[in-house]
Amino acid sequence: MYSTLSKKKEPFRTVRPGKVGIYLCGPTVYDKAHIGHMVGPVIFDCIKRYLKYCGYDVTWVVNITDVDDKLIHKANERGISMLDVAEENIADYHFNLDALGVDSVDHFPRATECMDEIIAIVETLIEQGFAYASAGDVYFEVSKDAQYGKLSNRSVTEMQGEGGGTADRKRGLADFALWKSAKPGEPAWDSPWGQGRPGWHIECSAMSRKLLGETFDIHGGGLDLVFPHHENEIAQSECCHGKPMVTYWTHNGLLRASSAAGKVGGRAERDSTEPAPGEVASVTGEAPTSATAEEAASGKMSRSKGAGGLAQLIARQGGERIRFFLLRTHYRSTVLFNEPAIEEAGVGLEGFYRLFKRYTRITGKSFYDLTAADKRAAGEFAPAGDAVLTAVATCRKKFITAMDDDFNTGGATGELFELAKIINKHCDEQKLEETGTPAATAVATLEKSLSTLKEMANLLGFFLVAPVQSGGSSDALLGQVMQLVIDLRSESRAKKNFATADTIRDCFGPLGIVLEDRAGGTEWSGGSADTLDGVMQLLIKLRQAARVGKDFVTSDAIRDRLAALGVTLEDRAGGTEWSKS
RNA sequence: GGCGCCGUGGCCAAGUGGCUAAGGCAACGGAUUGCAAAUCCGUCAUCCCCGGUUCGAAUCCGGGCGGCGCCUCCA
Repeated sequence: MYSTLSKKKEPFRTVRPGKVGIYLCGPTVYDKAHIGHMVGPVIFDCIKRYLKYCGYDVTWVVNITDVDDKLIHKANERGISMLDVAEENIADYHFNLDALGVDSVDHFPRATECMDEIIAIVETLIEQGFAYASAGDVYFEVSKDAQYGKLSNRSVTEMQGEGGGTADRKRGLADFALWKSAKPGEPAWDSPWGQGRPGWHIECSAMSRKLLGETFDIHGGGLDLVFPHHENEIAQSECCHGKPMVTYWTHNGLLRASSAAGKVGGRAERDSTEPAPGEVASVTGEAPTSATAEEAASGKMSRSKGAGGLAQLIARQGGERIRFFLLRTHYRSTVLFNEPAIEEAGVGLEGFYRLFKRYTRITGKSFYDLTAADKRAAGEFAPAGDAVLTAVATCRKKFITAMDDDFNTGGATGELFELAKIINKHCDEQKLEETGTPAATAVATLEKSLSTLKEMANLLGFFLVAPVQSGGSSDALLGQVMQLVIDLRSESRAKKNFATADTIRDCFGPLGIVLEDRAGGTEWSGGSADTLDGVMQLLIKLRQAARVGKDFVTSDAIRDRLAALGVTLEDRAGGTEWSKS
């Protein structure tokens, strides 16, 4: 496991045997989350899953900063309370985490709930001479901490800033606030130094101690938090406790807009005035979709990243695609964010969904109901000379090796694809779909292989629940498909092929659809949630009838027109299936 | 200016001293299909440049060139 403190990978060892404490810096909830806020949660969700798989008892804490200057400003701006601003954005944050499959966080402590702990640490730091009160504020005196700068590799003299607006209250310009006195009307808490609120850095020292202890295993956050936030946390906690705060400081890479310098949500993005024309198209080599193209090409993608944008992105792409997009690469590397890249990731994912359907066709069972080993040792198995299972076991081993190497989810993902190919090949070679009753041993191999795939996918948090059929577009699709059926019927009638025309109408009865032939054309009404599939089945039946009658013009027309609507048909031994792209 | 990171095929990306440089997307050829789709098989890179260390480097060192982050709120 890599540590920012030592700048190298170190063997994994825990503070307490068998237990792991993880603290991840969460959001300051003054506004909606953007996709950059999801990188840490997604990777740490994987880390927790993997450590549990390896047998550790893991406690994962993600803090919520719900008191801060930005929150106060936002509340004043909107004329509501700071608490209301926080609640609203916390709800948004949780919605986003859920959508991306991040469900393993144990505690979401809020700064406002930890005032006693915060004040206690500040008091201790003052007693020990590391901090001083000044005009109602309390500052940490950086020069008193000989270790200050060890995380970000800076010396105090290098960091002499201008001290900000409170420079006149500080002994040293690099000193930072532990406690800030309240201005009239601002949210405030009682303290030995008067009414005020905590500084940003101290809350993390307090919350981590409260939930994980004075020394814990892993502390994470974005690379942009190394300085000053984490540097200051170390200073506070280690001076207060006289012992190391964290064994592994873990920092994820930042998301970058594909066509603009600067991280997503960062300063460069806001300041960017020079567009980079044509850049986005060169990233993927394909024409991006309208809205994203404009935003990316102009260098500002705020709508697709900022307020509400993440929820919309999730609505368009689905959480699993976004998660997959984020985990395809190593967590410490910079990721270029653009929507076509997420779509591309989704194409890869669909291969897995098709494999799961294939499994269902063969066995009548669902991949999502398969049981998989949830412990590393339990997943070990002997291939017993079976060539397929031998390949599966090799894949699993490579996957684990990748995860063991600083949680290399990118490398591990490759093995997932490799495994899918092995399984598809097995299905092909054993003709599991063609034969009515496939050999039991071949099916057993299939199930074992898929169970192993599931074991691996679980660690990355993929395929936990079946993807939901697109609900919003289905109504529009139904209308289009119905028009197609009606056209077909009209053609049949025109050709005096009344048998087909009547078949169509007769089949609509059970679906609750009524057809009415009027002067201006045929109208339809009725239908329910299951209608679309019923209509599709009818179309499939009509196409089959045309094929049997060698009427390939009609059968191909049906398929092509459905393709134009984004519906693909797949002919298989057991019948034809349809799916919406 | 200080402290760091990165540069692998058309695109994304793993690999950080040693078998034929994973995997995905795209493309092309083949098997399969009435034609398709799906699936499988195959084709497609010597790793930004220069120099050095080494029996041996994409991987280590030095120097270039190019991109990026932090130093101020930030996942």
